[in-house]
Parts: sequence; C-alpha cells; structure tokens
Amino acid sequence: MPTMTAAQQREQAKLAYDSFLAECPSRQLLDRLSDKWVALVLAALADEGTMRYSQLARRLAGVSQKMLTQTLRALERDGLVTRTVTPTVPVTVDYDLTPLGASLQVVVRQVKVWAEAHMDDVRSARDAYDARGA
Amino acid sequence: MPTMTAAQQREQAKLAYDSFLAECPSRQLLDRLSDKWVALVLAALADEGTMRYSQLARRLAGVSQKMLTQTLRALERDGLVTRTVTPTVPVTVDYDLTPLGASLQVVVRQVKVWAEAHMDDVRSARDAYDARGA
DNA sequence: CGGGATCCGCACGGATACTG
DNA sequence: CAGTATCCGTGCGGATCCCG
Repeated sequence: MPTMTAAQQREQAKLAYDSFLAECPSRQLLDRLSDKWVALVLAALADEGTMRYSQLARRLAGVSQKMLTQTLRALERDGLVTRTVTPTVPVTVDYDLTPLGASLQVVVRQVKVWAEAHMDDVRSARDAYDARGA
Repeated sequence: MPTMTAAQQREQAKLAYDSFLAECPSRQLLDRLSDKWVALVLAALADEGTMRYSQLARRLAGVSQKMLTQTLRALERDGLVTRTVTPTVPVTVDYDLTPLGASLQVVVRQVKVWAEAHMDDVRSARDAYDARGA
C-alpha cells in the first residue's frame, strides 16, 4: 500500500527532527487552537450554553459542515465538549462545554479581551508600516 | 508586481463574505495567532530577550526561513516586534519584543500554562475516545 | 436533522538557488 | 548573515451527493 507508506514516511521524518518539540504538551494545544474554528465554537458554547448542530452552523456562519463536524469531533475527543444524541423523529444532537472546555474557554477569552483592547494599536502600527513600505 | 495583486485580491475576497466577521477585531487577532510560529517567536523573545535571525532559526528548529521571515514581517507590521539592522561586515539583524508584543505574550503564555496543567486530562480523554471508537 | 464519503482546487508551506 | 525569488507537492477546506 503505497499511500500508507508515503504517510508513514512523513511521520517518521517528522519525529526525527521534532523529537524535542513533541515533548512540549503546549505545542499540541497550540496546534489545536490554530484550528481557526475551535475558539469560535468554544466562545459560542460559553455564550449560549447548550447548542444544537444547526445552531452552531448558523452562529459560525461561513463554516462548512465538514469543518464544523471535524472541529466538534476533535473537541469531543479531547474532552472539551460533550455530544448528546437524542433519537427523536429527526435526530437531535446537542453540544455542550465540559468543565475542562469551560476552563480553556476562560483563557482563550483573555486573548479576545486583549485583542479588543489593543487592536487599535495594532491597526495604527500596521498603517504606519504600510506607509513606509509604499 | 503580481505578488501584491494576488495578496490584495485575497483580502478583497475575504471582505466580501466576511463582512460581519471582519467587524470583530478578535477575529483578526485569532487568525494571526493561528500562524503556528507566532506564539513560538513571542515566547522565544520573551525568554531570551533580543535575538538575531539565526538565533531564532535555531531556537525554533524545524521552521523554514520562509516561514520565519514571513512571521517576523507580520509581527513587525503589527508593532509586536522591532527589527534592528546593524550594517556590520556580515549584516546583523536583531529582533525584540515591543511593549505591545510583550503584553500579548503574557496572555498567550496563559494558554501555554493551561496546556501544561490540563494536558494530562486531554490525553486521557483522547485515549478513552479512541478506545470507544475501536 | 446531522452527519459520512468523495472529489477537487488552490493556497500554504517546504526545498532550492541566488543576492547584498 | 539575512534574507528574496521561484518552483512545486500536498493537505486543508469547500462543494456536492447520499444515508439513517
């Protein structure tokens, strides 16, 4: 199976020079937060509480169902959200933050707070930089 | 310069369907932090203080010079780091955190702290999830 | 309604070569 | 030493179709 072989080779190569990076647990968490939608899902659930799949899709307008599902699966796997299936006539699925997810959301929210507080500074720095470059 | 045109086109396109998202300043900041290397550069500069290009390249071992340069340019543009060129025999370039960059780093570090504190929980949740799936 | 499976474009990022 | 320019593979993410 050449497909697996190629994938395995990549992982092997990664492990070779990433050994010291892999040791750091924060690295994996940062990668997880890099998933663009993770922070938004966390924020949405923190604001609204329990939400259904379609509610999340609407709240994060712009996300594809593939990405939303993928994000929710990852969060569920990491124990940050719960997924509750209720076998009603059309299936109902509720998502909610776990205590662990809630605690992470508090930290992530601090980043949001920083952004809202300093975005003007960043914006003016950006303008100044662009002015010099032109 | 077609390079700039391409970049501008992307921003234009984004603004078209992201209008309501673009309103939120935290969105742009989150995207910036998604750049995988941003947090690492911030952390490195916070730990070591002033660093030269080659020092950063070694500290973040695994990053390509393309990504490192790109990341540093973005951080400089946003006023988070300073770039100082000293015209010695071989050119010397020093990078350092601005007060703004330092304040952001404090927040980002909290995420790192959370990760180190809860990574065990995440890991066990992950194992449990995988065990169910198998 | 809440997804899984599949196809596919293209932009993201690595490798290489060259410059001041 | 500290980049810039170029080429190129691939994996991320959107679109579409289908299922329970």
